[in-house]
Amino acid sequence: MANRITPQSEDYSQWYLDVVKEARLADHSPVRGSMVIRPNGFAIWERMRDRLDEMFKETGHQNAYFPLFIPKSFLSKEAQHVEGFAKECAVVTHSRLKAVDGGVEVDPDSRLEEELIVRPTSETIIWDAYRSWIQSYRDLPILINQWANVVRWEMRTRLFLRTMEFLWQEGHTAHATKEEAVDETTQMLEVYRTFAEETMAMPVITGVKTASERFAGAEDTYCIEALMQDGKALQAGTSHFLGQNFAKAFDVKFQSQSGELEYVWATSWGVSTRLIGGLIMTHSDNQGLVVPPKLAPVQIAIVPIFRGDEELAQILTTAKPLAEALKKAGLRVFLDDRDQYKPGFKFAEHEAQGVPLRIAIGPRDLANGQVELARRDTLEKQTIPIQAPEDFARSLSDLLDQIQHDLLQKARLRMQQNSRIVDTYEEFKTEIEKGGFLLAHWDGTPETEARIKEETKATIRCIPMGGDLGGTLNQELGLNGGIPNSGACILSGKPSSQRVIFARAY
RNA sequence: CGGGGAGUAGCGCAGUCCGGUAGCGCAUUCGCUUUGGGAGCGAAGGGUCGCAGGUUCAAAUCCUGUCUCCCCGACCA
Repeated sequence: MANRITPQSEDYSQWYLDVVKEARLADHSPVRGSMVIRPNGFAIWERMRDRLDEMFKETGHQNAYFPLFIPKSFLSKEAQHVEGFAKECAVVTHSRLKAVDGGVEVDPDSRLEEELIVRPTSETIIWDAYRSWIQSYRDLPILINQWANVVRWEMRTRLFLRTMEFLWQEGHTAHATKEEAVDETTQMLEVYRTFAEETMAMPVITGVKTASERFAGAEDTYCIEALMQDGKALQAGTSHFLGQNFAKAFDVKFQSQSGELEYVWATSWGVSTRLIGGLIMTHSDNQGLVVPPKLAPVQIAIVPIFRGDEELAQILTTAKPLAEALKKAGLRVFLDDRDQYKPGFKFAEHEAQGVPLRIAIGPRDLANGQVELARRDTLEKQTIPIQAPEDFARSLSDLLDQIQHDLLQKARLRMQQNSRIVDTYEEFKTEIEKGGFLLAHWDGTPETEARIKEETKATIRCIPMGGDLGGTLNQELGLNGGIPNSGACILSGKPSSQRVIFARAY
């Protein structure tokens, strides 16, 4: 039995690519750095999208859609913003091609008067629209989200983790007061944390980015940071407090209750298809993808084992009512009666694709009044007696909940075991090689941060605010309502009010 | 942009040094046998060898140019 997936221990990067390929999540496309998201991958994204969309609506947001193209001049209106994105923009310069002996070339006569930028993010085009939407405090807040694709001309790419074009959502809100905008920023951060943990079973640390890691144009960038199996950190979502920067750049003012003209306060927040990369590197193993039940396109695969049509028909008399009852109970089921593949092939395929539960039913089982039940996350198999389909549905539904819960616990434990306190720079340099989150004191200066990055490739992932790293660490960081301990910077020895989280990151 | 690797059947590759009928494995199609962990045998289909020039009786192979992808760094969700 040839395993087509490179073991994690041999080459984690290759393992990742193999899982993406074997689970048929995505392919490389002919264009460098962009990918084809295949039905298996897109089905996971759809489930993520649906749940997030629900959460956005629950918090009062509406969806809208803004254009793909942004006039070049818009990008330059916010100084920090243009500086951050200028180097990675796709630019549309011409509007047509013309045929030349057997091929086509860009028609030089079609040059655009003002070049168009393919959106790397939509703050500018949206704030241009908001100017005409907002006159009075009564027009606020504006709470809008859009589902879109964006393009960032990246140097190096990896499927899902960094592609030149990616799918995401971007929320853009406008508020009358600073306080309200800050509340919105942290509220959406909390939405992301909840989604990551409850739906993806991916534990995260919430926190604030340092100035050098901040979104271009933001006053503060909040983030959720996850820890992957190989010890590298992944920024999984960001929520920005934009202050009045974009309102000033696009001249968006409103008349307050007292009649004054004031600039509007803004936030933006987003998560992308990168989350799928995070999902893979949180749960999966050498057999392939592991998907938490809430996101699994197929939650239960039923594999009949049979010789010939007659035996298949006999097994289907048990398998079909079971599949129907499971579907009726709201579970996503695939009755895999394909006859061109042997059971072993199907087992391997469902495992590679991360189907959480598998039920195998053969003549031997029917004779004994049982079925074989296999859990994808633990790879455990057990035989269980055949029950009434409705009872089956109930117990399998419970088991799926259990798996969802166990995956989060397992991932949280891993994050906790790979998070540790370091107090000296020597120790830091040794420990960073082992991966994980390092909790260290920092003097708050960009110079120290830059030097540590240069010497160790570690960045400050965030100044932590929330999350669960376990008793001692929680206490040290003041997570969950406590007060963080102060100390001295590992590099400069200067005073530090609290530890920050360092890691090497994707 | 610097360093490395690679473009030959849907996928993975050999052949290139030393020019001479375009091959192998997997996949696909058909038939028979199979079916409790990636089935076996037999047959069949599928290629302008990344592209453009050049040398030659003859180019996947030699020469020149060019494009693209992947991996490692600098940049980043």
